[in-house]
Amino acid sequence: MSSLTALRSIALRDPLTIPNSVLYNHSQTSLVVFDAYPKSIFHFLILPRVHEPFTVTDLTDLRSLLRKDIDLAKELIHGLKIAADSLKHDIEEEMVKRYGFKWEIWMGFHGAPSMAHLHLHVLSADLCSEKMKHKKHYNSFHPKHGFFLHIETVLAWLDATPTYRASMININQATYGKILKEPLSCFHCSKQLKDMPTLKGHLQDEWESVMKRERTKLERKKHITTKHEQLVNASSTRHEEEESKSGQQ
Amino acid sequence: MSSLTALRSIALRDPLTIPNSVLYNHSQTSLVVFDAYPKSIFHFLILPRVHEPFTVTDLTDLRSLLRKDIDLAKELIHGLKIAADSLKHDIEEEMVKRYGFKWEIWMGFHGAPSMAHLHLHVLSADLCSEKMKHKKHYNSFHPKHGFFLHIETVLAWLDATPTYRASMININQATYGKILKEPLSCFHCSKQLKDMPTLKGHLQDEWESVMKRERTKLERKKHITTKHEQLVNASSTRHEEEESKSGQQ
DNA sequence: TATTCCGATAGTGAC
DNA sequence: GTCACTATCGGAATGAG
Repeated sequence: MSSLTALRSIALRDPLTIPNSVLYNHSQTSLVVFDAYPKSIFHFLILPRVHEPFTVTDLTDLRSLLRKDIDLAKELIHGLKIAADSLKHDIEEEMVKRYGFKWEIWMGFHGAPSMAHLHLHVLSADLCSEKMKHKKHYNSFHPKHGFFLHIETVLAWLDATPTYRASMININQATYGKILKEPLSCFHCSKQLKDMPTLKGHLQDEWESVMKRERTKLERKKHITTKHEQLVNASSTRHEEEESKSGQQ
Repeated sequence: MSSLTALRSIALRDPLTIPNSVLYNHSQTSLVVFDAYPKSIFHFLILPRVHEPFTVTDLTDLRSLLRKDIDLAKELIHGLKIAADSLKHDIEEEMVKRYGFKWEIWMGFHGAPSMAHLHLHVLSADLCSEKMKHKKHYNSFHPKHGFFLHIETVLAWLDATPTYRASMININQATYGKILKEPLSCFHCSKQLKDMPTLKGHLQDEWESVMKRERTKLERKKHITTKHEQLVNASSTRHEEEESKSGQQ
């Protein structure tokens, strides 16, 4: 059972009393906080605020939420997704500011969270961070292992038949536990890595090659733009020449 | 298989070229060396020197020695025991010098040594040492677990029937491996200890209570001796008095 | 699957 | 079962009010 209460206590606080180092922004229905131990360059959590008809225990995790009422659950998760989409926009703006390009952003829940209070992870698809220390950290965010439940997947469950939904929501701890112990494989290229230091080195290499690729794209674009500008300029110069010629006529 | 060769190379060297920090003493047939990682206050190794009819590989371990010839093996091990008994005498002298009393000394072979070249461990029965770090270290010297083969036990095997001898000598690696993973239990009082730091603390306590007990014994002895001396003195004084009296007569 | 601390466990490499 | 180094694995405590 989830029992650690740091997120729950954040969710219960008056947002105005939460320091900016913790809270990114908030609405009537949700809080966006900086993950205290970011596992990617960008990593936030979106927490539902506690308000009727939900009690704080209804919001412990996906299972407790689904036990409440399916339609209310759908509405709440859709609300989180709206906040996440807005956050995604902000992150992309910051990506361009800092790096000159955007890259993928993942949104999802952990299949077996440790901390009480539903939290939607929103993080950039690089998994490059000092705080990424253990195999279980990495595997919990691997986009294809099944521990990280992409929000679209969860929304699909909510719209599926009750039987299918129940079977997916009730995947047990043991099943999730096994995923966390799977061998380390790169989420970019599926290469197997022998241990965390090796994996982290490899992820850094992959990330640097993404950057190089994007920078090359930018250069090409700039080059094309320049060519285009030259053409435009040349053409307008010709026009000017023609105009001046015609003016001389 | 034993394959590390530090001891083998020592056994093959001219003893006169081995530094005093390594070699304690030697004879025609054996070397006594300080264990480089002593697991007790006193800890030595006795190595057979390589001489006919043995080759260096005959002397790899008990099993290779026994494959050679049973009577030659007995002779060789008896030779090691003679060196060990002499060493024991030296250690006891040093115990008295340093601590004022003697305590038990163990002599034996490891059932599954890692290093090539037969080596008889001779060590004081305290197992108090900084170098005692791991469970396998401790269990390899526990006097009742069966990994530490007391020399008297081995000599008894040599005098037993060939079938019994073979069964004892051929106890396999897996069996010995299990012994090294047994729970930690104090060799003094059989108490189970949860981990190495706890065990080491307990062994230190046991060792300190041994010291206290022995010191108390010494005090009592000294006291008795003093009483005795007083009696002797008193008596001799009386004699002197009597003598002087008689002299005065 | 919150982190952190501690210790046990496992693999390697040494020459 | 040589050591030393690195990394993984495994349990326990943790905070807040």
